[in-house]
Amino acid sequence: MSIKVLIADDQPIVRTGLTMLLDAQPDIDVIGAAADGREAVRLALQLRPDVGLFDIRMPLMDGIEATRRLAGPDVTDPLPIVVITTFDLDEHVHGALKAGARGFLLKDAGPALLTQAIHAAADGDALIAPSVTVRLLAAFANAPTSSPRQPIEPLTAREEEVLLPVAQGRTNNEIASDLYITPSTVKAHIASLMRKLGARNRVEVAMWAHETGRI
Amino acid sequence: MSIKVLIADDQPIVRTGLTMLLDAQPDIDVIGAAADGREAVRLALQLRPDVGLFDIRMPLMDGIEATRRLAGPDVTDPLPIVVITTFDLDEHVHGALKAGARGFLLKDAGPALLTQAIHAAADGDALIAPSVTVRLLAAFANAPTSSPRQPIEPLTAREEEVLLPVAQGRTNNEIASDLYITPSTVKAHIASLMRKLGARNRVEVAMWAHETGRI
DNA sequence: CGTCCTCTCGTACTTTGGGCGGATACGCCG
DNA sequence: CGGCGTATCCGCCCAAAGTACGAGAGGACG
Repeated sequence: MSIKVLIADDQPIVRTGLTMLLDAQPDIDVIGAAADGREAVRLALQLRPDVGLFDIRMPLMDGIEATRRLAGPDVTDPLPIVVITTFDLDEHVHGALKAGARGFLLKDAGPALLTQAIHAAADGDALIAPSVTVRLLAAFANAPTSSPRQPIEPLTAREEEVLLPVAQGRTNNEIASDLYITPSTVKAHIASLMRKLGARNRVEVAMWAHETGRI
Repeated sequence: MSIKVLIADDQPIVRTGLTMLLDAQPDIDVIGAAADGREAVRLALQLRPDVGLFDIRMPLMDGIEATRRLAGPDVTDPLPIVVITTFDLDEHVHGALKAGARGFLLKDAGPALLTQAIHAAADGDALIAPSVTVRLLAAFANAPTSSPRQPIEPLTAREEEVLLPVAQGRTNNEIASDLYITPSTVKAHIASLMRKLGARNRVEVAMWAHETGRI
């Protein structure tokens, strides 16, 4: 059972190249090729491929919008789509991934990476070009790491317990009821939290909880 | 110029297997193998490999801690490290990537993916196993997309102006001074915000601002 | 056993926040 | 022009949050 692939790219040469490259694989079958985004969506619904391989820059409708229509958050039975582009602009990456893409490749990717991305998408997985991944990781690692301010002293277990409801906007009385303690005690814990975090009020405590990924 | 690789895994069989598999590649050279995390760090500093290929589960020091020491945020001249594990637990992924890993593979990965990950790491890029990537993407796509609640009514210009300082933990008096209005007016705007956003207090307003990416 | 820390609670006070009503000004429309 | 809606502004009043003490029960540890 080979994987049925639909290609979408406005350049005929790229379409031919991708088709030949993928058809050379024993278990990949290119069943269609679209020249713009609208045709891609139409063919996808008509031909029911297993995987879509879409360029971003296309006339009428770009690949990201096409991806959103075929794999977006509100689509039932989404089509796994690998987005491929010449320029690895961050906005493209961001847009494609939020549109529901299950892969992101650059056109300088070799045949091996391309076929692996197709296979991954067909298996319900996802593969992203290494040069793009490294930037995603930087964002991933920096965001939580770039919290210059850490608590001077470590938080106690109870303080952690109080931190969450505070960050969710619950009042002291509500928190007290939830934890079976008096509001006085809740205040004491929050005062302790504010001291340790250098916060001036509960909103700053809530922000800290958000920035450090505890919420 | 072949890529010098340092392997770290506590199981001798895995070490042998990885070594043979990688040495079979024309441009990859395994120059060392460690059986635990401490030895991995020591050998890395001594042998100066181009890429590290570390298992997570190891005695004395796990692969994530070793990665942190060799590629963490405060390390100068970090070593590109590919982390490899049998279990793709989310906490492992999270920990490894925050520790600065430039790759994350599962042990069921084929030789092609393995060598590509090594190459990517050596080139300053990063490659993540497709089955792991898909979960990262889910988090990536869901987080901003999962803002189901939008303001019933659009916010006025003044309300937007008040929203930001509120989400930064500033008090009504401070906001009033900044905007050259009285605290009463700030309260009125915030009351309007809370009504539109369905928030019960300013903390929920602040959370909304965060979740919708306005902060 | 004494010490340290956490968690708990109280009391009294000040500051901040939120609810309610009302005023002014501006633009839109018949 | 006169009415209408709304954004912006404000003051008053009470509730909630935060501050500043003090203090007892219990666990961990040397």
